[in-house]
Amino acid sequence: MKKVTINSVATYAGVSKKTVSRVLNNEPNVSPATREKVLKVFKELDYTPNPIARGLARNRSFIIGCLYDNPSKSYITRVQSGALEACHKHRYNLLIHPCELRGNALLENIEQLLQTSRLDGLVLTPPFSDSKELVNFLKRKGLPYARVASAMTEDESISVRSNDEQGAFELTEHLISLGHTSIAFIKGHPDHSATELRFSGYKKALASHGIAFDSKLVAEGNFSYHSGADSAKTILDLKPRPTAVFASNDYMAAAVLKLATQRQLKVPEALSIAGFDNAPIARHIWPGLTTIAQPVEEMTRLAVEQLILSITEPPESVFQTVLEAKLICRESTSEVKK
Amino acid sequence: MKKVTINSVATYAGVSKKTVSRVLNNEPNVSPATREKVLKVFKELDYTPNPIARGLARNRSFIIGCLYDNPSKSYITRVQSGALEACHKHRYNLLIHPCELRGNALLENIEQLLQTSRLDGLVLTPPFSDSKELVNFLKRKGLPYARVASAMTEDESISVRSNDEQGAFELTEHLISLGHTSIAFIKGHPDHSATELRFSGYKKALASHGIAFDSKLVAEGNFSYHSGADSAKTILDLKPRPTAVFASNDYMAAAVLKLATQRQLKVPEALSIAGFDNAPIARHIWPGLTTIAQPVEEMTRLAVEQLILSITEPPESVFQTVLEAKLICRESTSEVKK
DNA sequence: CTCAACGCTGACACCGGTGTCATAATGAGG
DNA sequence: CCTCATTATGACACCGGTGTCAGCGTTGAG
Repeated sequence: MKKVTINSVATYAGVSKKTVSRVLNNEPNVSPATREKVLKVFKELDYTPNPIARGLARNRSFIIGCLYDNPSKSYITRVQSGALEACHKHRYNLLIHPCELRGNALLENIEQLLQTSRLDGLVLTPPFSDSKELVNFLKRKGLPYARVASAMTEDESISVRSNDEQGAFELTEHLISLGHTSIAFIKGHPDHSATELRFSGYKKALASHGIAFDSKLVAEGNFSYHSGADSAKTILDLKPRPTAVFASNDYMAAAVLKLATQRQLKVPEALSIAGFDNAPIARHIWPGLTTIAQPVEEMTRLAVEQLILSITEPPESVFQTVLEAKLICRESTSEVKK
Repeated sequence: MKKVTINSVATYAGVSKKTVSRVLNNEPNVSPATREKVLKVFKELDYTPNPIARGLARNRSFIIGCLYDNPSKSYITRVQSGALEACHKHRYNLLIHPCELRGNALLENIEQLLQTSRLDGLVLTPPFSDSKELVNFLKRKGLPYARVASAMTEDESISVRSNDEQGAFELTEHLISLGHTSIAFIKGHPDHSATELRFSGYKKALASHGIAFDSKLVAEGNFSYHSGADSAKTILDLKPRPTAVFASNDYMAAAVLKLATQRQLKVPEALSIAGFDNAPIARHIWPGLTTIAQPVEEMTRLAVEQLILSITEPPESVFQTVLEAKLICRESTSEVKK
């Protein structure tokens, strides 16, 4: 099976390679007859252009990079899935690049990534989407990027996020409506802007229902299951024990549930537990976790799609999109026992 | 910041670009003095070769593709992690490509992947690593590939797997040693070769301890949580109810645990449950799941590493590696109640 | 009828590297 | 001292596309 290049097509069709190129790229100024002829030869020879050669000539790689540092596998997978959908739609490919936000080697690491891969653009997921340092670096490099799930508004680049504060507000209101007034809260990782938003939604809901905020009910987590387990211990040891726990994500909520179960504490009868994200684990355990579902795939898909468009077209106007989060009620929350 | 190309380096160093190229690739026949000089200019100008141009000249992309179709996010993430490690070590990048094994569009899909990305090689994870059709297709195309976690031995290509049968044998023996004689089994997805291996390990362990195999105790799953939930229903409705359940992966085991808990069936007192894979969920739930841990990252890392080496060097001799699986005991299994 | 404008096409350089080969310089052997 | 093998180097074509520009035949306005 010998290679079919643009030259063979040109020879076979009896035109110049430039004309073939024009047909390939749907450029104007090709007569319908010629276009037909070339297209027919494409089929006959089963020709597909070499993206590498094309990339060299156009200084493009047709590859988008995806940066993440996130303990949640399901989150990562959802991000990848959304990004891939957008990439494939535009005949781009996706290169994944997990790395650590902390660690002074970040910029060197990214630098090397850019050199070995010549990405056309980069999708930043939390916590990278909140890193000013990184964003400025990319701006200096002139590399297009899009931010997912970031609340950083100073940077007017492509950004798609969901309404974390509103989600947290609704979830807290849900608990309040069930009669809870002593609701513990486990915060997420301080590097993620969602952490403050969710916390803020929690506080605002308390305030709007006249419940005093109590900092003793707040534990510092970092989105990992492990940190949730630590926080759970602190919270369940409180006297009096809160009647509900709102963890900033489902993994930490699962950790609370595990400890409660170990301690023979009935959930939700003796303790209501709520999470955030609607991760798979939320429905894989008993009782299932009441949580907030975010359209992660959709967010990433939109971000990548806008990113790809911005690469080819001048970024006339940039949209900062905010999608809705949705409350999902399962068995882990119930009315407070009188 | 203007571009630094091989030409600028050559001019600046006062040598030809071919000599620069030689230094770049560590080729012989460059005098130490010249080499020094060129290397110094590399530093001074902060030069890095353009992988796309290099790729065009050498007909290489320095990209490895990773194919998967697996419901387990944690498995996918582990696979990616191992693959990335090997890629980065050799300055390759990783392109992910989830797709469906079923669906007649598979080969077309792969074909298009190859055309839009010009991969240098492909890592196949289950169930693709077991697909003869795909393997033959890749052979025809002349695309190097490596198989992960496949028991298909007819194909003598690079393959790294863990000892599924041995793992299942040990896990079953563990249950038997706890006094269980009525052990239900939930099978995995029929497309995965691991499914038969784990089943076989289970049967061999029964046989070696003189316990009669009972096909009524076997349920058909497909590795998904959902299929585990269905199987759980079947098994827990059996009369007499088995005293232990061995699910072919942790998600299905978690589903059994969920149903048991819902039915107020104490685990492990009234029912022992064991899984396979040591997925995160195995330790995120209570009681934690007794399971078999496989070195998934290591398997993939080895596979990709061999794959990359085989691309540059003629594949003198191909290794089929088998790594050990390890029993991990948690709280979900205990002595059978007399 | 003339000439500018336009549509279509191909020649050619170029993207940034690598492969092939010729040539000059050096050193060993007779 | 001459011959031949060996090392060091560069000229040049090439990988497979795209951008620029010039040339040519048509067309339409004046």
